[in-house]
Amino acid sequence: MSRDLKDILYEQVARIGRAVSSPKRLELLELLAQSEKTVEELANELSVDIKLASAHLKTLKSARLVTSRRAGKYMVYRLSSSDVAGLWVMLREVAEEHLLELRMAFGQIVSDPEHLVAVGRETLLEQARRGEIIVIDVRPQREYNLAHLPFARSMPMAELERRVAELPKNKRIVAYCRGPFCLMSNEAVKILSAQGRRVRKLLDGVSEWRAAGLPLEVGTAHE
Amino acid sequence: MSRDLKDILYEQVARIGRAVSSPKRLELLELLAQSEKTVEELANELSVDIKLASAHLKTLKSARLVTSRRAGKYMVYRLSSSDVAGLWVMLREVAEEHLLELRMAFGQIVSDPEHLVAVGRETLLEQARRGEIIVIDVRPQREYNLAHLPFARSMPMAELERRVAELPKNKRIVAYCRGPFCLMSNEAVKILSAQGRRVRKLLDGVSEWRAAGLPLEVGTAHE
DNA sequence: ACAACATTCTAATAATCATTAGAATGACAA
DNA sequence: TTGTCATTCTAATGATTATTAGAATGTTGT
Repeated sequence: MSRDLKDILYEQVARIGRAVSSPKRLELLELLAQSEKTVEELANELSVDIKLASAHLKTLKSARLVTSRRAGKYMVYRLSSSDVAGLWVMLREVAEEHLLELRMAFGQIVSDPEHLVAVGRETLLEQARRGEIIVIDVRPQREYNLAHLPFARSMPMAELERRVAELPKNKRIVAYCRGPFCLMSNEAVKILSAQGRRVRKLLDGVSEWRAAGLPLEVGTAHE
Repeated sequence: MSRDLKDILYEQVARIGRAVSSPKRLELLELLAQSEKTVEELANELSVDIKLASAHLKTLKSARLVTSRRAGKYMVYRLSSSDVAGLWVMLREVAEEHLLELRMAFGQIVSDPEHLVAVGRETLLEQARRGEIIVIDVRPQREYNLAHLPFARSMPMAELERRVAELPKNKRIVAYCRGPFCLMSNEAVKILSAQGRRVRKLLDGVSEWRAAGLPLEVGTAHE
């Protein structure tokens, strides 16, 4: 019953699936969910050749998941809309839910549960509002400016060690970065712990926060 | 910075992406979202060889999106959890949102907007509750029994023409089936319109309804 | 116009995937 | 047990995809 018509419809959706069937492309989507970036920046983050990054970006573009524009010498890529970030979050959640292998690999990579934030998102938000904890965003400043968790202050990894003194000694600290697969906040926990601070890692990034329907802040507040 | 570890994580998520990168496998997921089915049933619905259906199911199984069990001579497959149906809905929505090609093909296939339900989900639900409209589920009885829209009555395609008289002549009718890509309700609209009924197609199926956070009914009520 | 640079296009190879046919497995029924 | 049926496994084919290198494009600054 109208098989060829159906084939067309499912084939189009499969194009989206094909676009997210490569680890490199997924990593690109996660990076672009933080902020728009040039091909060079993306290639560096992925540790791949610019030519390869460009080829993957072309694939993502043909599936309309990203768009590009020229900015002088550079080519800037961005997600074509925020629901693409939502798709990435959903894929990751389904993978975590269904693939035992992922949960095991994840458990080995992410530091032991003792270093993770234990309370729920709403509780964390309330503690941050009341100033009981200090939430720091260790991503590059530019990504922070575009969107960050409420009450979070920017403290990029590159500056962290130099600026530790800015953080009140008696307060508990929560560090977050680009999401569960991003390891910058692990590094931050290591550095701050070594200085005797009480610090934990939050797995969420802004995409996860947004997907959960929670509010975000923009701009350079809380500096 | 720990590139190989990252590669492992993204590779696992990409397995899910690879599983949903084939039109046949997406169609399988949509069918299984309605109810568990045997390999034979699935192959018939897809109009493909059993061997091919089996191979695709194996791929889905290795990504842990479906599980199988033996029931006598038959092998019965089902989604490993309902969030897999949610993933299918999300993929389709992203595809509709981003792929102009899909929207165009879709526009040609789905009957003109005049035959579509124009009101929102909550409004429709309210109209059904008050009995102002009759909602009919034209999927096979078994799929209806497992989950259906509130106040919907089962009226499988195979029996529709024979049972038209059961439907009150003066009420507006809304027909739905497995979702936007399923064409059974189009056929129902054609048949009922020819009999002079005022009937429209609802694009949603139970997966879309569930993804929207709306309630469903189970069992054989409203018969 | 020219040189320097970022990015894309083209072409080529190796790797992976879809599809099909034939053999093998496991359950049922005589 | 034997035959039948549904399904999976194995092997083989052709069709895509990932990746790399080299040439080509477009932009900036001189």
